[in-house]
Amino acid sequence: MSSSYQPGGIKMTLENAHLWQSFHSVGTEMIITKHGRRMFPHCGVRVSGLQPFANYVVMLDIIPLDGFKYKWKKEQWEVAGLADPHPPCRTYMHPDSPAPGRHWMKQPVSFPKLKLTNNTLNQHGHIILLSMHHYYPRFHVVQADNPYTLCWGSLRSFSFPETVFTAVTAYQNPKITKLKIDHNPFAKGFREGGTHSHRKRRSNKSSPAKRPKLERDDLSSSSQSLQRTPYTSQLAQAEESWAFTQQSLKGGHLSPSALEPDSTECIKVEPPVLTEYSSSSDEQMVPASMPHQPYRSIEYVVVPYSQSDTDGAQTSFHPPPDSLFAAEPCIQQRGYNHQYSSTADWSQNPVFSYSTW
DNA sequence: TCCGCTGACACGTTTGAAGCGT
DNA sequence: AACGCTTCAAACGTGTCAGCGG
Repeated sequence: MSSSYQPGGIKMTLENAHLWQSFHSVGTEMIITKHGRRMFPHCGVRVSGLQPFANYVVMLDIIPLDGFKYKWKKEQWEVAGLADPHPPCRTYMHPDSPAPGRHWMKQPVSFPKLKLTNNTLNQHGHIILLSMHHYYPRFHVVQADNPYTLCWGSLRSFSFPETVFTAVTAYQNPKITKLKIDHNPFAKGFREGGTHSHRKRRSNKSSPAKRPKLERDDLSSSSQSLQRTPYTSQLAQAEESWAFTQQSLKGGHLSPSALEPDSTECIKVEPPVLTEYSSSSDEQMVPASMPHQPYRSIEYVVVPYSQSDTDGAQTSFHPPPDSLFAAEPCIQQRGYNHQYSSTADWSQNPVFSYSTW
């Protein structure tokens, strides 16, 4: 109902959250290749709170989690130094965009064809990532009749802690390989006999043995027995970043105490740019080509949410450099909600620095 | 020597055109 | 002629592996 519509009422929930959590409990890895590799699990969300007859554009970008690169050593990820300079960040627009709100709300919005690459010269619109770096996807919804007349003031951004992943050119953690083989239909050929040497390389073709599809729900049971290999991070911030995501898993959401800076046994959390900006601007801007800003650790303020927020999620925000904004934490179910108000806000975030529409 | 990256490979899934029947 | 179903091959997507290079 447009009469009851409120810009801040837009909500997103993560699709395939069980699957994401299963991978996250082990330490999600995503393969990146020169020609582009799809994500698995792929990104998908359910959207609500849109105006049914207003047009929206839904987009996704992938943001560095922290300022470090990592290496896989002794069954765990360790910090290997400062992050390499990030290539131009690209924003991937959902192919249905623009579409009316009722279209986005009637079914999950997924990005199965999104591909990741490490080829900075890629011309196919794939999202460019660096191997051995941590990332997380960010979803955006903005009211617009077409991609060039976006109503920036209405833009909302969401991210989900369990979608944090490590970009790799080859799998490091065999647990991830097993999970993917078990649940990705395209990897069925590797299911039998483990992940290694169950078939002869360059052997003659044998008759295909078809197997029944695995149900997605099968993963829930297997995930319970999987424990994520802990970090032995040498740098506190890297631990914090991971602790942030881990904490979200324990109860399915972030707890206020976990984010309380002064609490004993507190995990000092540095959420990955999980911010909300208030919006008072309705000016329209055209996406500008700007160089990607390497991830910076920006001071932020943890805002205790009100008692009325019953879903237990935590929203924190950090101010833009000019501190010219005031924000009310807006809790999204199991997600984080961002809203931008100005070009300056945009410049602090890689969204639209290079778009792939 | 170590470790990350690349391309070839084998195999399963998906897609769409072609053929056929109603 | 239109529609629906089946078949089949090509395209696509996957993880593994060996080799390369920094």
